[in-house]
Amino acid sequence: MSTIKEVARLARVSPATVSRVMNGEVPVAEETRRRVEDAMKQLGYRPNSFARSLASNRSDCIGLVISHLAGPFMGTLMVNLEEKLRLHRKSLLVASGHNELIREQESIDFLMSRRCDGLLVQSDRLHDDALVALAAQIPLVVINRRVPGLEGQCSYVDNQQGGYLATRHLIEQGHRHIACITGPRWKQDATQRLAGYHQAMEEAGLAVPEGAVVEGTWQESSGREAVDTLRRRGVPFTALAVGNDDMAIGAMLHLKELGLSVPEDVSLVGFDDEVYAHYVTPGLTSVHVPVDRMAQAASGRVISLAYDDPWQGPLCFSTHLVERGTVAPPSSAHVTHP
Amino acid sequence: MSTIKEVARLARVSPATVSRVMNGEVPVAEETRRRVEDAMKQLGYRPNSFARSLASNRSDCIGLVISHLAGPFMGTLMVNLEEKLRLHRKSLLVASGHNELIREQESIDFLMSRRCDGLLVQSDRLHDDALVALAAQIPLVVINRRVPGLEGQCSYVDNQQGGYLATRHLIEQGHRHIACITGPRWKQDATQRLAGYHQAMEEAGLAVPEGAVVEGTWQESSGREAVDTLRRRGVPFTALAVGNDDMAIGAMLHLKELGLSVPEDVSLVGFDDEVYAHYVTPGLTSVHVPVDRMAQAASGRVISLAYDDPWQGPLCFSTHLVERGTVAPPSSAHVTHP
DNA sequence: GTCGCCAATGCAATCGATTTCATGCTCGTC
DNA sequence: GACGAGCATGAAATCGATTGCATTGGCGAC
Repeated sequence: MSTIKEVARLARVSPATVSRVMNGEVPVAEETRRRVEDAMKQLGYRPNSFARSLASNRSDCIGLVISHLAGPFMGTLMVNLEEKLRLHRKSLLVASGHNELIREQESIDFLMSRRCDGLLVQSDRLHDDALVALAAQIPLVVINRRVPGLEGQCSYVDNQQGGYLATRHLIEQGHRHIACITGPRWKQDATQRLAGYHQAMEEAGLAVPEGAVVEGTWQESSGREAVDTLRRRGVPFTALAVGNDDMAIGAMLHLKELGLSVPEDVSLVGFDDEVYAHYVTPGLTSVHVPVDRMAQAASGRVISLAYDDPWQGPLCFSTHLVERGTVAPPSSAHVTHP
Repeated sequence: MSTIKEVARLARVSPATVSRVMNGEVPVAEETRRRVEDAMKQLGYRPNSFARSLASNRSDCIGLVISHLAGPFMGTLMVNLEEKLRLHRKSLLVASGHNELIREQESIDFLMSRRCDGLLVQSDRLHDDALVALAAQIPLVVINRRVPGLEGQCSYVDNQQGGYLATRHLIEQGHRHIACITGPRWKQDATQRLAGYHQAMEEAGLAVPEGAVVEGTWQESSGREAVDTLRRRGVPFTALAVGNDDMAIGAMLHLKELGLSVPEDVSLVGFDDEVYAHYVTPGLTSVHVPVDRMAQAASGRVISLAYDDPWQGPLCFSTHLVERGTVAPPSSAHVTHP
């Protein structure tokens, strides 16, 4: 593998000039530039990224910490992050939190010791304070979460608006008894989706009866259980606003097992608009989350922070409803109760 | 940020000794080691990874090229890769091929110029030759593909065995007219799954009629279309062995739309055992692919190659069948034909 | 013709580690 | 008591780029 010196010798210039040709900031005579470029090509020269980083104190790497790499969205998220970063010739260094706080912290440490130029963090477990502190040390963008004090460095989806949309849709179809299955309360997106539900109910002058909100785990099985819980509690409902698609599908399958039909007896709206939302019959009506745009914004923003590029554009994105087949007007005859 | 020299001064030793303490290969007196470690702690010292890499000519990074980051399995794949690599204190540098040959090549170039210590490549588009050539330049492990001449550096699943398993299961249930929907023929896993189908059919002495094999795109929609194609061709079938779950689900939903029921009229086996395989009703019987073990093996192997660690263990993994509800004995009255 | 300026380029220090070789010290042996 | 072996440590070269400063040469102004 050839070095900058060999290129310099072949092009009959100094290494400094070769460096200037590569980095292109400083003017170089046309003739010289050509000679250097020829020499580089001829030798198949590849700059040594270690030496470059050492001297320039930049790594051209952006670190990504993800709470769980196999989670929903992560594919879409990574595709879009990677694409944008590579456009800027930056590499993506990935570390997973494996769903544990301590491993998320380790991951951040790990990426910091690699001296990434910037960090993208998607985490539910880390404290707001920890993120604010981190942002003081390194260009940071938080993904899918809004951290007070870090406005402008958080790229996220307006989950409350999504919850509102889902619930309002049910109300518009005539439902009055709408229960809600949420994700874990300690997750911001879960509580915000729930807030949207409350907002829509309140706006419509509908009371949310005691026990009409059930906390799930995001998983399909907890959707099933939530249905049982609601029935056990004796909460009447003709519709369910559900925090994500997996739980919605779980609820839906379980309702069928109980002899209730969707949407005739119970209407259902999911959240996330996963690819498999239409695999159930009827297809699941769901709230679409623009993960791609959120990811693009996040990567754009982290680049702007890390390399003082200019930046403009939104960091908060709104959702929209995708109607399929799980919502219909209530047939009053079928108000469900235990 | 403090440097090795500052640590050395504080501990009253030379930088060389600090280096030796860090790397631990060379013996250092107990008392000295303690002083150095105290100094490191006191200064919050973090070795500069650029300088380290420059001097040692190692990056402690493993590159990962993935044909499409949002593809099925990629989540599971990455979780397992990342976990194993981090255990060895290696970083994972990710680049996507975005489903195009040229961008896969670019990705490899990109990671090579970052001087990764090793490369993990999951690609359908790259030629065998290109991979063999690449392996001569850098420690390489190929994921989910068997490359002649690179035995021992390919971690993959026995797709033929999986195809065989699926088809034999249908045969054992009494089916004689089994059609097949495959993935794109230029993908190795697709053709191998198909080979398994042929193997099982032949073994059972069943002929595969002209037109009973339809090529799809892996996508749900192509499963639907394949069903139409089969009917148009007039191929009789009581069962379908399908190349992946998405197409299987597409076929299944479409069969229902056509008024046929699964499994009474048509039995169905998918492949991949995706999480959502049981979201359809009845749940899809499918062939489970041990992606986790394949990923662990791949990362173990690449580490062994890059850092000459010893290595042993299998690189080829077999599948198993997960029975749900889409297979039943054929009801001869319902042999499907156009 | 000389001076000064500017553009282009070279020189050499620097980044922060690793690693080879040399050195000093201790200890056991004869 | 001298010598050699062996261990712990230090000095200094090295990895391959970047970059501040010095130098050169060409050219226009006076």
